Amino acid sequence: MITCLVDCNNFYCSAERVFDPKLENRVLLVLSNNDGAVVSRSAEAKALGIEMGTPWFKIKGAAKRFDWIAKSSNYELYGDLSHRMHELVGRYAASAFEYSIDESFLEINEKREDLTALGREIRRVVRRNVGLPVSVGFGPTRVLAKLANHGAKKNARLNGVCDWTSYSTEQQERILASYPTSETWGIAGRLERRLAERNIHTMLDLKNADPAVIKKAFGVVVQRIVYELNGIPCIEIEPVRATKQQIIASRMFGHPVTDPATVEHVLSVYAQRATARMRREKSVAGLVSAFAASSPYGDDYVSAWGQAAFAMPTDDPVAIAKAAAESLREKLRPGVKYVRAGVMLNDLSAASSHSFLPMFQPSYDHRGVGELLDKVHRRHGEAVIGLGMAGMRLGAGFEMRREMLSPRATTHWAEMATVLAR
DNA sequence: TCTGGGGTCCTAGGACCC
DNA sequence: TCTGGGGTCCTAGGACCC
Repeated sequence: MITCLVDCNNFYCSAERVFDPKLENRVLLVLSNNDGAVVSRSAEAKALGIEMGTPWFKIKGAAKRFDWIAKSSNYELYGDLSHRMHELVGRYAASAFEYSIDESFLEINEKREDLTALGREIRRVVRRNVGLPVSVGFGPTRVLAKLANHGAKKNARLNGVCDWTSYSTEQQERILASYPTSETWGIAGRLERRLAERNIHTMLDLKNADPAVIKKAFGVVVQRIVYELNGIPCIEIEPVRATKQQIIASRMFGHPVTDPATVEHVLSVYAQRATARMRREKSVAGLVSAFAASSPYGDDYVSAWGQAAFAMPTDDPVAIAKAAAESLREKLRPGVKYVRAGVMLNDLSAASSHSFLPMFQPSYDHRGVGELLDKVHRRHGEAVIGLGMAGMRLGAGFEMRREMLSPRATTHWAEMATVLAR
């Protein structure tokens, strides 16, 4: 089998352009929640050297001066376009694996003659039907397909498609020797530094390293990467997991919070959000954890962490919200400037796998509260009802700042794109 | 004033069992 | 002198990905 990686170029930026052609050929940035930092850059923005993760406040002035365009992240739009893209490319393979919001791994039959032609076809079809530009890489393993995809993006002559297997051994080695280890999928800064101590600097060095020595020094994860670089597949294509193993709801606040009661209220809201997501997956949690922390950029970094286990796994928002808030109650210190908090649901399992004897069923009188909340939220939105005095609403300073939000053109009738004929 | 959020997998070490 | 050994489960922390 040959592995094929289809990856959308600058996904969030490209998604913004689908319904707004004015954004073509412009320096375009998409910002994280609260318009905090840059999370996607158009090719024009990359060419200017604007880095991923740059805080928006640092470049806001320049953006205005030079007429760059920034957009708040519109996850509803991205999610819907992503779904369409995955569905479409999945038709080209016997098995497809959605690796992330903008990447699909496809397993292609080796006998297929012209992989490059297939890649071009996928590109053309996604562009025409969904409006997104994708790059396509083919290789005998996932790591090499990833590298081929990278090449397809960087090298304009390839027209967005690169087939690793079409190169001679000499060509392959020359390419591998030109990349640092950190360009390898699965190797980042820390491992790069540790590899360098052993005189392993390029992807070719890594390919030629002794797998047994690598396993001893870096563990099985890096050993697998060595094998993959040598064309031996050992990172499995897993079936899409039906349900998540962990659900996290967490946010930076717009401004520091020094009052523990406010942090507790925020935790209650995050717990309700996490629970709602878990209920959609029909899972139950055995463990809830909560954390709150001050800014990691300040000198006096403080964090608090607590958790609570349930006697029986639950999806009851009342029990979960209560447990999340209580697990931190003693640990929050007045006066600390908290800028971030979160709730994690762990130890998840399918709700249907637990059938409780009546005596073990929750005895509280809020059985059915979860269903009721789900129903109301579906019909009238999240903000209208929730637990506790302020329900699901957070105070003015907590509402997400999204000042440059585009329309949700594919999921809301009222925000559909309009075309004017002249 | 302002710096993302949501995930996965692996490993080491301790507790415990027989 | 010499003091079992192998297995499982759990958890915290590390590293990485997009």
